[in-house]
Amino acid sequence: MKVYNTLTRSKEEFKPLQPDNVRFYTCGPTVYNFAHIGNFRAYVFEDILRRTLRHAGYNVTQVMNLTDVDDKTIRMANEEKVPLKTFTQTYIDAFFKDAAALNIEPAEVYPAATDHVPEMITIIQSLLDKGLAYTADDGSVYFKVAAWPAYGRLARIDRSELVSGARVAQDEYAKEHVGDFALWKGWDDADGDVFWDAPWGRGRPGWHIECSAMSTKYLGNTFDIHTGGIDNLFPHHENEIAQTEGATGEEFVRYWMHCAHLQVNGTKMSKSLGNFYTLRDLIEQGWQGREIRYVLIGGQYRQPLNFTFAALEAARAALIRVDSFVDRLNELAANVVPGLLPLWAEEGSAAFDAAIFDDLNTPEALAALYGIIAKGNNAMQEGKLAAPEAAAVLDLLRRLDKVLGVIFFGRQTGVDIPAEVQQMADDRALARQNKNWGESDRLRDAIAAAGWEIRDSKEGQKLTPRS
RNA sequence: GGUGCGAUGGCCGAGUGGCUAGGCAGAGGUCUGCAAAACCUCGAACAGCGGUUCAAUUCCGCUUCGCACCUCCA
Repeated sequence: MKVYNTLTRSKEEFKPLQPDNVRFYTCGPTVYNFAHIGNFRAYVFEDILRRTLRHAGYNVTQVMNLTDVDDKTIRMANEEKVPLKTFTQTYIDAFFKDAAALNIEPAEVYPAATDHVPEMITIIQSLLDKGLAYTADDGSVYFKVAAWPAYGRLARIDRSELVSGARVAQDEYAKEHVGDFALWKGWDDADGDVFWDAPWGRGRPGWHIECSAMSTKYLGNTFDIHTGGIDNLFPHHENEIAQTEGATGEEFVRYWMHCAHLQVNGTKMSKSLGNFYTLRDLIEQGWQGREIRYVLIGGQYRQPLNFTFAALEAARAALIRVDSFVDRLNELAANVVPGLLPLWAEEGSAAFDAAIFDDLNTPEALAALYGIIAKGNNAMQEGKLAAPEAAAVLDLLRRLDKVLGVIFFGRQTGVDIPAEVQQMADDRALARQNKNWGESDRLRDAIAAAGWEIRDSKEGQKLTPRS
């Protein structure tokens, strides 16, 4: 398996530190709002990574943090006059619901920042002890970038150029250098009752420190992979490395992986442009989670992805075709014991693995899936697919979908058809026997109105729910 | 201003120094009472301008456009 490592800016063979268990940390949501589809691109990418590692035979230990204390959460909780925990819980719940809708597998641990302040204090104290951090007049603690020569290695940023950073508010901070960043923020009035007591004073953690504390706590001082959106590359991940390696004296992360941003109609998603979508917006519009997931995996994770409604339509049509193939296989395979895979399916499986193990090339992997579908349909058309082979292909699809997570397998004919729909279908069969085509077409429309699709085939009528 | 990424057929999106994915949409055909599905066939692209090369969509340079980061946005 190869992955692109931001640290080296190249694709590398992936080798975990422990041969049978991959430990990785994925930057999770800041819970001050409903996550939008751009956020979910990152989480779906991380899910594909997780599933691919398992596909490769590894056990995984994934940690995803929940950032439940920061400037925004505090400000908005205060505005709504509710305790911080109450405020963030709404969005934590929403996040898990949305993630489930996208068929994102749960991580092993979801640590919340507010539950790990003592661990953060330990790291900060260690940095203070080593002279890598200092306290400021306002009670804040800053990391001293000048004392850490390796700073900038990940983002390839020259410290000396930070001075001219566009967004630096020169006099806003009580720090020695603009490049220095907050490990701890001294308490002020706006924080209200959100504070913790540390040896150097009352306050709250800086943004980056939580990831250092929680990743090392659950994964060890050195672990395999750390992921996030490309925007986290700097300063977040750069700072994480500095403060973590500064405190532990050990290598922090071996592979850094970053996913590119999602665009909407070719431009940045923003509320003012009216192209800002949360997952629930799309679901309310009638789109399925898996259709959205399909669009998100339709591009390689390191490339910018253009999200459009035309792409959602295409996803829907494509998935219906995949489902139809599964239905056909199900009918043919019935309850037969799986036999050997046909050669074309073996080849498709190999092509799939080659693609997904090449830095998670999901578009190529999907192409391999469509290769299998085309060949399989062709074989069935020709009557050349035996039942045990069909069952074997079905098993293969299940394996591939363990990675992709977009195929419906449960949609079999004859399952859970409402009585009135079945009645209409029976009436239609009768009408067809009598060649009463007008009645037949009328009933087909009525069945469609009830949410089902009826198709005529050699074996008779087939009912499928309209997805 | 600095740094980095990108521009592929109607749309979405892989990939490659010569053989050049895939999906959706479209066209024709088979099947069907009609339809749907499926199958067969088809057309269509590598932003622009230079350069390197026997050969460039692929490598290099420039231009244009888009995106990202440059202290808290995945």
